[in-house]
Amino acid sequence: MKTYSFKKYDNLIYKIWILNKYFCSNINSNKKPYYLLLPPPNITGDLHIGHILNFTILDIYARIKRMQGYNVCWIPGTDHASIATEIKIRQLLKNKNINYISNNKFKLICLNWSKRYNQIIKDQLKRIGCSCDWHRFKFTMDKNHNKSVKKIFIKLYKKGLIYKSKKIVNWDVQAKTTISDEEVTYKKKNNYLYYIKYFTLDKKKYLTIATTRPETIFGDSAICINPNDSRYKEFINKKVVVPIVGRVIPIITDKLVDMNIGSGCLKITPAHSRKDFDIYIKHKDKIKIIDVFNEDGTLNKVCKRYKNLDRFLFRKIIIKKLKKLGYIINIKKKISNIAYSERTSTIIEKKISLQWYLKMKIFKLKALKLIKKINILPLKKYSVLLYKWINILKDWNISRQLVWGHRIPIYYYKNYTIPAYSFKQVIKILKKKLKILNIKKNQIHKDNNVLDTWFSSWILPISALNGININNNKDLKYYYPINLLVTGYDILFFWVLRMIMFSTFYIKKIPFKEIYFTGIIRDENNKKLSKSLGNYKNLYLLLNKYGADVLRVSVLDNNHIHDFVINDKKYITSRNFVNKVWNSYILINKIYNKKGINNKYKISLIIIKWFKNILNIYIKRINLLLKKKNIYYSFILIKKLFKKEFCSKFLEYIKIININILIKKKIINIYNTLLKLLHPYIPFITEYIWIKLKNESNITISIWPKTNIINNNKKINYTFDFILFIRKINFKKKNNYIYINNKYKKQIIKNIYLKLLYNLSNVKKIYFYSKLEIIKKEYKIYIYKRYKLYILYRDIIDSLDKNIIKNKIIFYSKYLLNIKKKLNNKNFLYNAPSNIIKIEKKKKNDILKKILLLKKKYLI
RNA sequence: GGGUGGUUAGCUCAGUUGGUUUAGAGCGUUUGCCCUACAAGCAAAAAGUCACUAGUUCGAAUCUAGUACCACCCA
Repeated sequence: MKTYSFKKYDNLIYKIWILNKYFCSNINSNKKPYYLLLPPPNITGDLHIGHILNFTILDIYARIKRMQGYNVCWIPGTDHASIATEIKIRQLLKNKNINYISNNKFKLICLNWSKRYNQIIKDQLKRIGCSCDWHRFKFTMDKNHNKSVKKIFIKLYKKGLIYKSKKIVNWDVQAKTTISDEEVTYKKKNNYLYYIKYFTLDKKKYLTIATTRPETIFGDSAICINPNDSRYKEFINKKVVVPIVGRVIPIITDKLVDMNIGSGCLKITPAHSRKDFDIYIKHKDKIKIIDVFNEDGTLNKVCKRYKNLDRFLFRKIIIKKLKKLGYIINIKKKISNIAYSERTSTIIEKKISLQWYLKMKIFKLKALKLIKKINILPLKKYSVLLYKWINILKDWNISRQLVWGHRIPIYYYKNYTIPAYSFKQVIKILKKKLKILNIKKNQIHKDNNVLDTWFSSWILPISALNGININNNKDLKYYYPINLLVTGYDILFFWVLRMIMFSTFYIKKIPFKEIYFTGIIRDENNKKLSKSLGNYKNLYLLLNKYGADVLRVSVLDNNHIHDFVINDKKYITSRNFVNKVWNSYILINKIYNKKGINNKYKISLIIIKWFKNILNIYIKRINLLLKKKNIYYSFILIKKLFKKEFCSKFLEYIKIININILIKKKIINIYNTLLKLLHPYIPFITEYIWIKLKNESNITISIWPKTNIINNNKKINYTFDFILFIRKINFKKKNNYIYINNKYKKQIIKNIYLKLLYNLSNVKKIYFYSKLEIIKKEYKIYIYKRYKLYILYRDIIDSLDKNIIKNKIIFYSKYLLNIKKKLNNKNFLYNAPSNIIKIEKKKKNDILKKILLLKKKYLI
């Protein structure tokens, strides 16, 4: 068969691994632990190619470390993704015309959804070959995890670190919940700045207010000017009337107002702007807070006859009306940044709202103390970013007005606020601690909010080992912390930073020793692959078309330090590579089944020695790169080793030689070493070949190759050099002759394996001549070392165009000029190291020769 | 508005403390090969003022500054 049929075998191979429990990890004090955590994908949908990158890198390390004898424990899991999932499911219901649904029913739908997608994601992870310990699978809405979340909340609440407060929040009018600052994206849009007159009580004078948000006019509760603004001094402490609304509001002063923006007069709507709210805090006695919007972004009853109108529709109406009544002085175009919800893509409303907050100060301090211990890779900028983020952290709004998620474990009874795990516990607390006896059950209310998703995922490194429910348990002691975390930089703030804060706060340990940030895979329009955009191909489709190994190669074959684009071309070249691996097996198999011959195996031994030497050099370099977490280059190197060295040279050489059983074994050994090197990157095909070759057990638990230095054979190198030289001669046909002076015969026979030369180049035979007269005009001369090779003109293609030659001459002449400049510079000769000067001199000579040759050619 | 990264062959990108790289790879193009592992292959060729300008240096694709364009992140 010409291709590896992944459809047939991938599944089977994974089953073998699972049946043998290779990926299961238990405490074993004889082995060093290697703890990995799969960044839990959201259950909002299938995985896509963007996930594959991180998971493949993790899998590579899991497999290598396993092969190096570590006790690898890779815990997989999924995230319930509170808001993302809720929005997704509500949208689906809406599409089915279901507009109202009870919370309990909705929860049930989410639960079923999560079951379904947990299954799909698990299956997909297995299909791409992730060597996770499936017994330890964690879903962030599992009972155990929920218990851990509650425990942490209650603990922090009792410590006084969690509080409830009214602040300005980002309000998503579609999802009807707050969202964090990090879930807000800004887009530059054309906008208008409206200049509106606000008259004084006597209607004689007016102030001009510039605003981009006239629809909040019902919420106006003051006008604010900068105290240093001389234009409006006479207005200070006076009052104006809000047009149309008719409300009388004070004019106040505050330095927060920028004199250069608009007219310098700011209308204050403290319920709908963070800046206005900050001003309100300072002038509480003079200003009221007036909220004008409903939860869905329509106007509320404050706006009287306009209530339930959409906010942007009302903007049009109010502008029309203000124009009609002559209140509008000017309308200017302005490009402004509009805040959008990353989740629903609707325009964010700033809104005052009562929410739960977590005090971050202590977390910051603890994190900053220990963060230095974490090795942050591969770019320096990420550690700079981490520090920066930590420092600007504000108190964390942890409550969300959603149904799907971890409910806040707070209960209310009359004036009491009670943190508790359950209803039963509340009653217990009321009875025992507070001595309240006649409790009516319907008087106890549970807090309506759920927790921000990240409040559940920031404890994951510890709770995945069940280290929160059981304090300081054995697993935690043995495995913790995570050895290597691999994740995209896009969740640096959301997840990575918070895990560090939690772990350093809770158990005074860093959560991971090393973190490796990858770039993000983008589509051809430079957009991040995301479930909401739907700009990616279905993973099952790709898996069925190409197989797991090919997909893994496709994502690995990019410098993933930065963002990169993946397209169909990549899949095809990757497929070609995997196919090459497969075909190497077929050839090896053929060689193995060939009848062995006893004589003449000296040359094969030399080739094997030569290749082993190359192999060792590569292994050394690969191991170094892997240690440095330089995954991309390690893969490039392995690819090069396999394709250029092993297939193009070693196999080409070995297949034309007669070999005996001893050599066969050596070849298989070499091949096995190569398979081992390839295995972490392309696990399925290598395992299949390993089994096919009747190796013991499985490659997954074989031992990672070690290096040992072998002395090289000079003759073989000489031969290969010579072959490479010959190959560069552009012969017309296959069988050609080369003529060399007889006086070099002995040397050539001594230094070069002619049989190899004949087989690997287009040369059929070298003739040694003794008389010079056979050399005439019809021969072209090539010079290799000190030998002159004569080849008949009629046998070669001299394709060089005169123009090309001319260009080359120009190019090299320029180059020569530069070198001459250098060599004529006394300072250079004085300062530069002697070896550099030697090289420059050699360069000069080489280029001179080249130019001469080219000039000769040009004249012909 | 602030920050970060990028600009190298037709395309996608490497280029690791400035000189051992006479600027590389893959894809594409052109040429020659179906020699039974692989045409999803093999061998070779052509193709680049390293965005621009100045500076540092004996020496710059590499370091510094500025400019232009592109991208991303943040307010």
